[in-house]
Amino acid sequence: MRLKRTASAETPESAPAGVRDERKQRTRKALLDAALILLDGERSFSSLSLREVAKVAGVVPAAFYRHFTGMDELGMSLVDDSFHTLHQMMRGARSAPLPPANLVARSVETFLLYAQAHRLHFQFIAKERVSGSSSVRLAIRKELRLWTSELATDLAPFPKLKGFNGDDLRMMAGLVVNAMMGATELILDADINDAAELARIHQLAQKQLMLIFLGAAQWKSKPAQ
Amino acid sequence: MRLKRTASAETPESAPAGVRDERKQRTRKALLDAALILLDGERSFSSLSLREVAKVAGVVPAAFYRHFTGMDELGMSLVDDSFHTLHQMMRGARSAPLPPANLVARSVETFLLYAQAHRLHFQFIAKERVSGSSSVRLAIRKELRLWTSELATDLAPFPKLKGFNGDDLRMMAGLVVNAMMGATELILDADINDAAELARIHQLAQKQLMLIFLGAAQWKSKPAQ
DNA sequence: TGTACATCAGTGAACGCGCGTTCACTGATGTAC
DNA sequence: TGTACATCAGTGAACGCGCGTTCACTGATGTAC
Repeated sequence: MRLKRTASAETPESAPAGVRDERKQRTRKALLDAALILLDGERSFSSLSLREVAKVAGVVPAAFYRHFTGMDELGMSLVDDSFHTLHQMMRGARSAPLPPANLVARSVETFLLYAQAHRLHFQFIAKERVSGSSSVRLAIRKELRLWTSELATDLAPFPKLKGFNGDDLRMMAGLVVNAMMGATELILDADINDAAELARIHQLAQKQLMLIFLGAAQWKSKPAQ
Repeated sequence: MRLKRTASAETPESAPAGVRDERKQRTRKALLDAALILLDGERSFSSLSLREVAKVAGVVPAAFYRHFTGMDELGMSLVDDSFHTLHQMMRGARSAPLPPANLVARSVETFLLYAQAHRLHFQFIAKERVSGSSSVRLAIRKELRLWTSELATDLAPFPKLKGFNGDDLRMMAGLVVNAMMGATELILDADINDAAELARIHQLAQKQLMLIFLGAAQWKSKPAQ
């Protein structure tokens, strides 16, 4: 048996990749995008059919199997892509930290604008977090826990949060994540052109986070743990 | 045309209702219960088929139409039933108020135990809140807004919350509702027999609410509004 | 470079299946008198 | 109370349809020499 391709062609970032591979990746992306587009509006992922997705991607149903074993595997890929997007944002925020003035309000603003810009991915996360198939749902929960932990780590150095032990920091981070996901759901449901409504939601989320941080400044973790 | 029945037979609480009506109500309930049972686990409402529901209810598919015009109408009925359950609890809590000591912690406990006891209804709300059909989703959002407003009204008299105007009280109530829904989702996903895990979630939710109330005691609404 | 062969993404037809909905029906229950 | 008729919840068969999956295939791209 001969080698399919040179070793380096396997890893796209290090080789010309070839016409065939490039086309294959394009079709794969068309399938993922098709699913996200069908999810926009009131559909849920579990109600999408493989044939629908293939049709919107402009490909025959059987071609789907060249890329995924079934809809569930496609769903897992969407989870990866969606959280890749989220982690990118977190990394960006960490490498170019905001000035401390209005830090909370500006962080909320940054996050919600990002959610609006990546509407389809965030919509997918919000929906499938609670109603997806077991594997997709568990993958999303795992990522959200990871995100909560990262947030807790980022919060730890703040002088006003000296009163927290590790467990309680994660408790607080969970509250923040819940509040942000809640605001994200409102944003995703709002009319995209209703600037006043969007501003109202941003303000609501900012106040909720400020309320949390106001409480946090008073918090004293039990010294025992 | 003759009258179908005596006038009083229309309203079940005031009349013997008749054998036929009673059986019809029993079948209707069997259909609603069948949907809730099928939803337990990883199914989502929009992935249920009318035939499946009819089968679990022990009835032929065509009989479904004697009770609902389609799955969406059945979904709306589930929304009504689920929130009826929730409002009952709120009314109970209001008529037999807890003593002020550990008020927050005890309220969380009461709520989460209620959610565990009405597992299927709360699961339905949690799932369809984000991923249901348009009408079901909007009905759930409306009920959650109503619940938030009621909670804001209940919170208003507390001396420590003097610093709040009406808008900010709803903002805080929204944060509380978000946190409770988050904890409910964890509870619904947890193994029902894992007492330690359930206790851990209860404790987490209690701390989150105490953090919110700690912040609330410091809050000053802008006097302008 | 040119040639002969291998690979494989995408095609198009076919399959059996469960779906929502319709229909004429049955027979127990309800009502008028 | 008894009878004759009306109502209507539930039945069972039928329909056309989109579903997931399989299969042998095609033809452009890739590889060996």
